[in-house]
Amino acid sequence: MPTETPSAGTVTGARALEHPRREDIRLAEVLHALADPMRLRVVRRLAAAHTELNCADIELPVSRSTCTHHFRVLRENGVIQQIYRGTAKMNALRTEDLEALFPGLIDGVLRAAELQADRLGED
Amino acid sequence: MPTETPSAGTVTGARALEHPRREDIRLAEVLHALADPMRLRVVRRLAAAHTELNCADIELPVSRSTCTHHFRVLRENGVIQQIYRGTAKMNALRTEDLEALFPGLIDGVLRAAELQADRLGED
DNA sequence: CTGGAATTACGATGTTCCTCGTACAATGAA
DNA sequence: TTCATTGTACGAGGAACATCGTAATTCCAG
Repeated sequence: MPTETPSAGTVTGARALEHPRREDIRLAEVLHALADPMRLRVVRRLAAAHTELNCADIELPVSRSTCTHHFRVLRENGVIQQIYRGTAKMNALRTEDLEALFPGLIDGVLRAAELQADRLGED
Repeated sequence: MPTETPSAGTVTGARALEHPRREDIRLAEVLHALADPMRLRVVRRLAAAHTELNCADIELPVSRSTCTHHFRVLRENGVIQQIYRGTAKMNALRTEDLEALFPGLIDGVLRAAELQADRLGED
């Protein structure tokens, strides 16, 4: 645990955001990442947007630290990709990777989410 | 908590196995039920069998009580239906309900599981 | 009625998860 | 450099989960 101040050479700003490689993504972990209403909402927003979204663009009724947590779960399980853009951190679905690994899966989940939302009158 | 001996009229053998009604099944809960390797295996076996299966027919590398636990999670989240057949308890996918609620979802998950199994050389 | 086979219930344990609040770090603008 | 914005790290509390072993329940067959 490096409690010491980072050495001058360390570019702490560019923290390495660890993403699993495509071949390391596991179905059970993807499903687990999707099996939470908050995270499902995030994924739906990202899918609807068709672009990267700032964390702040996706309003969640939870605290910011909780928000960070959910985004991390999505990233660590291979569902989204996160990159820094200046002061913000942009999020995007890993559509290509997921489609290559599990064709149709994400679309199926998204469609199911839409249907349920319609049925329950929620968002 | 009825610790007393069941009255004569109570047919304890036919314990009411509680299943959620179709309209109470939630996507996030279904995904959660599927987001476990053991349970995913159960669902794949049931889907491949096209019939009811005894718990004992689905071999899992865990203890019997753990097995019971997983089957219960699947049932309580609306993925399978369980009924007693004499001394055994039969399990079947709730294909109709799931297809009505989330068309294509289960198939998508099953296909994804197949692909991953092929890719990883596992079962 | 007694035994055997199948499964559950119960209790325990250790782990993971969701949530929060507070303090800190990094970037861009004034 | 200072400030505002944005997001992270850390620690903690409470709930849920996965797993087990043992005891109890239920049904069918002698």
